[in-house]
Amino acid sequence: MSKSEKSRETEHSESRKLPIYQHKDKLVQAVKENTFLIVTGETGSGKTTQLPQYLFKAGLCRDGRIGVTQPRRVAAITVAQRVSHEMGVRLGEEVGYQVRFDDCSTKDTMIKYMTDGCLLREILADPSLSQYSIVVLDEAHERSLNTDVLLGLLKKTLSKRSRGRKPPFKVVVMSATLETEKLSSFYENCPVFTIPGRTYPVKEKFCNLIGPKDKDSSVYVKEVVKVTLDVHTNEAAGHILVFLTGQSEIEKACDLLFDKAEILDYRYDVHDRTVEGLLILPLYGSMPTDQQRQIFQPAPKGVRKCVVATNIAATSLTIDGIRYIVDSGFVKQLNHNSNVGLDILEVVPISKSEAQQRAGRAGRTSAGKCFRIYSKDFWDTCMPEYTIPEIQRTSLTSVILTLKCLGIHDVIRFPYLDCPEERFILTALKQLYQYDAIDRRGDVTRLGRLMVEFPLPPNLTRALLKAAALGCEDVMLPVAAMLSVENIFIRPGKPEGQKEAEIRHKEIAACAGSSNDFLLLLCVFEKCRSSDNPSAWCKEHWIHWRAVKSAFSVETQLREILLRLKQNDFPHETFEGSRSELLRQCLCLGYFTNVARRYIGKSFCTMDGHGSTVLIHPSSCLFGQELHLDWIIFHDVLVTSRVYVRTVCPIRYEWVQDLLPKLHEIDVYELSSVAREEVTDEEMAQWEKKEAAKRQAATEDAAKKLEKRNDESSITEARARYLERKQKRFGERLKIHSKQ
DNA sequence: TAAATGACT
Repeated sequence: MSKSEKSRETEHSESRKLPIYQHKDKLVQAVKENTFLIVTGETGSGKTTQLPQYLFKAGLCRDGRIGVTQPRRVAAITVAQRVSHEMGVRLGEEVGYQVRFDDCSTKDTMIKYMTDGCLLREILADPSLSQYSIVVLDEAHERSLNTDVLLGLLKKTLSKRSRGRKPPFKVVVMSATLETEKLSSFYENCPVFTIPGRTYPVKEKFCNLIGPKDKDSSVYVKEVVKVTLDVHTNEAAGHILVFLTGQSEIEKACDLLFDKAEILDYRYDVHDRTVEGLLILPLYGSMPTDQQRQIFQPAPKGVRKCVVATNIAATSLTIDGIRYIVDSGFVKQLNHNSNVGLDILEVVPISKSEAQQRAGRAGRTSAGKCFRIYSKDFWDTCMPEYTIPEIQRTSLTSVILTLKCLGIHDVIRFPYLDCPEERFILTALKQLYQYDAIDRRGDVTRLGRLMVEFPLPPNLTRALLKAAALGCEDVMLPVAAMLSVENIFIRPGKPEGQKEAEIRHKEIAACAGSSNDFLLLLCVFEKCRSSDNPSAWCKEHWIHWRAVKSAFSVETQLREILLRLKQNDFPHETFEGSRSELLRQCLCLGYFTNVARRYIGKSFCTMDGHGSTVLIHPSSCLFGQELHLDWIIFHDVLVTSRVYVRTVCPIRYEWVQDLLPKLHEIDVYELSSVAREEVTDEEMAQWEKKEAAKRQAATEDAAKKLEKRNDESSITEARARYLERKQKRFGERLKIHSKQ
């Protein structure tokens, strides 16, 4: 027996020991008998790796492959590797995977692991998924935006196919134990198949240090540190995992932990940052990858690891030997606030189900303990049962465009497992209308069909398509790519580092003329790409090389898509002017919803109908030049002590003049009736007439308001200070709004 | 006048 055969043999017997193995025949039978099936089981039951193999061996994919979706790339890749090894086939043949930038599958691949986003794109190209006989949606309890869209699409579109065609099409949804009843009733009361898990008990304890009134992060960081040290001094061997919300908090906690442990007169070793056998390790997403890898290295004998992490440790990374959890009870969450039309990143209490998930991380290899710093009262009154799914919290513009392109007219009554609020859907429709992606009847336009091809948010796609029509995509492609990766500018935690980084960033900004943040991104992209040693260049300038590298891949992908689209009928326009002017005008088409005009002092007033007052964020290269600016567009908004706009570009009023009335022209409630039903020509004509009148009124109104603002510009300093205070309060209000 | 949860096409 060869070495590889031997290891396969061991693997095989290993997989027989998995809890799922004894249910093999019944499971295959259940899939055979049902169109929809819910499979539930704890981590460690083996469902992700084994179920697709059982179905394959039972011959269920003779007429089409099995597709298994995962919310994360690494999961899709590692599971595919494992399964191909267990089956003794080469990865990329019978068993393969596909994630963005990496397709390791062929047309003969029978079991294909993929990210949920990839399957969604496949549906756009082939709505009946004709190559598939079974789709398995894994980790459905995580409720990722894409999984939720797929849940509805598979119900609506593909249940038709299963009845009309042979061989029938099947859907298996795999989820942790929560919410299985809901899933079952969503899919025509289909059966639920339960597989027992293989986890160890976790003892949960409330430390009562945080009550319902404590929501300030400076409080809970201290308490977390206290509990962690208690665990370290009182509990038996085993590593500790601490959950906090972000980089600065984690760095603060690590420093405190280190200092306090030191005061307690423990041994002290600066190099390894080890205190009496406690190895303190921060962990968050923007950390360099090699530093992240350190966390997985075994600790020296007798040393206890203490990983202080963001939610990255809740699902994405698994650390061996964790026996203790310290849970702060908070998380950072991106919430869409449709009242003000903004996405706001905020710290909120986690849900009870998320707290249980965190606790579960202590029971992977042996029995564990979870220390919750908050009280039972906090648990009862502040923490919701379940986390609100992404589809109910984020901007839906891309999702709605996708549905429209799949021919789903009534996007309000689409079968959502959890329906988003109607006004969120209407906001999305309005935005799509403003971008000319849908027309007044709510039907997708030619432009909309071009837009859906790009893996970008609609505003960037719109700007990119304009640039492409003008033949200057070389300017916009890098900008779009740089804006769709994580922040590229490094800002260290320590003040000394911050100064150094700031100086370096200003140097680059000066090269780009310090006149436009979008142009600055283009400049970084080009400088880095033409450098002999890009990674060294980035290090020298405090730029995230990892982020720029992924921007390179994104740019290449976008360029390929554009090239493909340009082979067919593609719009063509002409323009003359400088590169910077070209870039700014194209951006106006994507960002005219984010236009602001200089208001009082250094503040700006948005033109979106809310008339919010905003300031330019200090990280912008235009910070400090406000008094020379008039009209600006901005990429995003940040709410902290004030309301800031980041990534800013000055524009001329003439460029948005014709676009601005669009912001007021359409009544979302009328769109709602358009969204629901087909409209006759007569109704349409009447509506158009009403709209025209409204448009006229809105334009006049806007002109009046502008005039008034011009007058106000000359008012006194005292009033300016009053308005500044008002702006501060507006920030507070945003926070309150979004909590409701 | 200063800030960055996590994933995905």
